[in-house]
Amino acid sequence: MSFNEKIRKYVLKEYVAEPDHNKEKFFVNFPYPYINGYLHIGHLFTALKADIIARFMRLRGKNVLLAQGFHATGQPIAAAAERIKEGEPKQIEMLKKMGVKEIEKFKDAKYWVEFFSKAAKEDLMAIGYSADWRRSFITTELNPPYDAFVKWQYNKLYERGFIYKGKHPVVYCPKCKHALGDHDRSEGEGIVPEEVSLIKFELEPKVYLMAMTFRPETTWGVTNLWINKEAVYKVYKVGDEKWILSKEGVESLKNQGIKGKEIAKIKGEELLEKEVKNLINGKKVKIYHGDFVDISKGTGIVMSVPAHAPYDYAALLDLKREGKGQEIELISLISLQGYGDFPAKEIVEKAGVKSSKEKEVLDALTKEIYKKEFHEGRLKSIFGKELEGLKVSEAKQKIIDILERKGIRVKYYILPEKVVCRCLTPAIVKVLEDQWFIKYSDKEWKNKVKEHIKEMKFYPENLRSVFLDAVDWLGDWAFTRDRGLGTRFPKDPSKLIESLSDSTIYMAYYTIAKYLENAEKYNIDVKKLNDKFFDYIFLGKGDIKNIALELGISEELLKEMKEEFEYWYDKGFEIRVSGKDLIKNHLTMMLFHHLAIFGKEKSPKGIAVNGYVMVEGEKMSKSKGNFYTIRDAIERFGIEEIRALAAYAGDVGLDDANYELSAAKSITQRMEWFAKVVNEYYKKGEKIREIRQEDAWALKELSRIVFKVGEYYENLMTKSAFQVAFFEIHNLIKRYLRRSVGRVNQSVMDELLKVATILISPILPHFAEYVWKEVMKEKGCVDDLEFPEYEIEDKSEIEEFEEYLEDLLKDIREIIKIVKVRPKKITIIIAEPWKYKMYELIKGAGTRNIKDLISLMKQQDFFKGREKEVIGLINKIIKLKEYEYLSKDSEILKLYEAKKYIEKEFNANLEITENHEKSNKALPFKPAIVVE
RNA sequence: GCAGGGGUCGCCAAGCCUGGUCAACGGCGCUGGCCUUAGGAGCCAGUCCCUUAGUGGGUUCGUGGGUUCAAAUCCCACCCCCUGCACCA
Repeated sequence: MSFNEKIRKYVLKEYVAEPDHNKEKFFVNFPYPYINGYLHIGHLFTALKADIIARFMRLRGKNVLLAQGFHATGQPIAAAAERIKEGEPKQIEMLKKMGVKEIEKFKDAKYWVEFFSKAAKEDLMAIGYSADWRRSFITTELNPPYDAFVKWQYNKLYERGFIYKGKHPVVYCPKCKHALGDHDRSEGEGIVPEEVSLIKFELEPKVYLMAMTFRPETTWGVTNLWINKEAVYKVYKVGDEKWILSKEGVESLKNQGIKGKEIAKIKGEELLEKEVKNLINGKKVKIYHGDFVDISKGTGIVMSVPAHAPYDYAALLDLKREGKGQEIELISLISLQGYGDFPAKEIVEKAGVKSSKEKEVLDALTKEIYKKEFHEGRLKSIFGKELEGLKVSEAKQKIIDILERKGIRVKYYILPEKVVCRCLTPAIVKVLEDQWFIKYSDKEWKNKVKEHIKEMKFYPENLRSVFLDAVDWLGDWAFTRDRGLGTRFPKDPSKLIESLSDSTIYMAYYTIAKYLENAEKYNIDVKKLNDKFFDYIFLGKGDIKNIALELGISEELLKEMKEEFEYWYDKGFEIRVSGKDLIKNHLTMMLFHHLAIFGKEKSPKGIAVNGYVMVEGEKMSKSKGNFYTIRDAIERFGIEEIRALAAYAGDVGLDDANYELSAAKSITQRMEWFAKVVNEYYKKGEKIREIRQEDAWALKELSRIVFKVGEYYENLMTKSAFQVAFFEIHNLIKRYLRRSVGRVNQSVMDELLKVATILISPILPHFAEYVWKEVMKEKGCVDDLEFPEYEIEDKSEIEEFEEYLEDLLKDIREIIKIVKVRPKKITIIIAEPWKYKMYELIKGAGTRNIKDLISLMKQQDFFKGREKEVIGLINKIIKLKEYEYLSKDSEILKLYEAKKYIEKEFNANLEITENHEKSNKALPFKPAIVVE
């Protein structure tokens, strides 16, 4: 049986969490993973942060609640099931690769959820995730009590005025008739609708040409309009106004919810050289043809601002060449350092562009000028006092407001790049009319969240400011969807609550999931669960008698549930551990919702965040071959190895973590080594009464390690904890073994081994359990022990001497290297007393100034007769290590005690002397060394 | 573009907040020695450059400046990389 199989047998106990008022509670959780496949080692990395602190806190005597649900809300599972139904080969292949049989069953989304939630639970159990599994659950309508819980939450938010209905632009497939997420697209990933402006130019009263622009500020500098004379324009009647724009433009307006009627067509030609009025300043400008006007984009009507737009200036050159547009004069709007009044003119001339047909150059110039003017340009006086001097970037919103107030501007969305649906239909922008929002923009709400953040604990601390930023940044959230799995929004049951929005306060659900997820056992009819129930449990509202009667749940049970919630959720949960990708959405939303529903008293106490997970320095991906599910990883590396690698992959924090799979082997070897040492030495050392230098030192080192490891665990710094609780402590044990030269002090060694076992148990619980029971033959579980506590003593002679000894050994090795012989005899020559006197004097002198030190030495008895030597030594002694407690006497005494050790290290005889021909080389606490 | 994070001795990676004890923890890899029939494992030592019967010197922590007696660590500028930007869980 391999070592791994041996320790794997040590199945750990079941971790049930029950309220216990004699113990302090500790509630830690990890976001429920989305279960459209097996969990992978990225999930594991974060999950183990939770498991490790849970285990640590148990050792610290806390009553720990760790529970785990699974997430099925949203589209991926529903869409995947749909694709299986359609027989899509890719999707079927994916399932096959996962080793799944009975593909047929996966036509049903429900089966996906059942199958993978079960698998996820198995995997977490296998890896030793110490959750109370009675509290596990899945989301969506598939789980009625959870469904009722989410509905309750949204009713509360609605009642409290945090929900409203509004419009929302989305990328949309006109054929499939739904919004396109990234996964629904065959082209144009990451593209979102961009808001631009349509500016009205008056042809006749109530008849307008609708020019599209990215730069509304240039409205002030329009010299003419460009249209395409070949194109056919439409007249779209909106209210009592008639808007002239391209056919495509009209289509877009319809999709964007601007209702009207197409009443006529106009050929581009017919508009040529007509005059329109610029409504911002009353100026009349003419309409001209521009070759570059692309009818398929925008409205087919473009404002001409030749002073600031390279295209417009180039087109103006074309126009003038034809003898037209002589009346046009450039209007300067923006001052830009390094340019004159007309940046576009300058840059076009400099580039040698002669015509608007030179598309590529003009595109580049446009981009350049736009960028510069937007960020550095300042508005000139033409904009009036209110705006003058502002940067364009600062003024943009104000300008939009002014234009809207005057009724000149219409909000319009475009796609900055082409987006194509999976069905190969080009996407459009659609403004959804009946979209529900959560009002995260609410100032008062934001402030409450920010106040709370100031009092929370963050792991690591620098997250606090990140969260404060996130709260400021978060805007209103469209939380309803038409497709997928989830809970229906009670106020509009045709809509589903999307996945981030149904995950905000479910940690509270864990506290009573024990009952609701085992309803038969408690005789609860989950279909009857309603808002009154949750109001009572979570908010203490309502009349318990009536509720008991209505739901058919006994008053006692209701009280018990409520108490359980109150116990675990007292002052909120202690820690939620998550990946950093959830900071700006899920975690921040979680805080908002807690403050809104439960209030400050029951809002989260702590948040821990970790970075992205890499494997062997690369992003984990199936195509790179470094993708491991938890079950693969267990098979391949072993349970404890993969736990160790996960813990060692990184500390909590924003830095990315990295699995170093190549280290797995050495972890196995270390575990085997440790088991071997325990077997050899545990309770088998020599019973030595006195505490020798090496014993005292080892114990001091041990207490230092215990302290550090405790700190690390407490702060979820699993990497650092593992390094110390595994590698460092092993090195200590190794050194102690050598240092004590065959005379191991049993009480010391037993302590070292026992503590090492306990310290590593949160990370390697199976291994610790194996060592404890099987190798040490101890009773009980490691879990039930206490995390050791030591008094931290100040530094003393003990450590100083060990440092000294290590330096000495290093120096001896150095000499041996130089001499290139195998030494038979090593002589250590201690410096003469007067040198020690010098050392003490210099140490206490409070100065390092050579002149001062020389005059100090001149006053000493020993100075006479060795003047040169003393002065020469000052420089050397200054550079020596400063020992605070070590004295010459104890140096010699302890050296004699360590004689055997040194002799063994070098396999040579050792002599310690104060009289030797080479004693001139000896320095205080840095003896001369002679090897022969 | 905006926001956040980061660039450390072959690789991974500590340290930077709270300047000195930092040539810079630790792991991996590599080299040599011990052990072993051999390999593996284990153990020990080494792993920026130079020098040495002596325990020393030099040059390093993206680049360039600055502050300081003293900087990987503080300040400024620049270069490069990664991530998020909302309907995606």
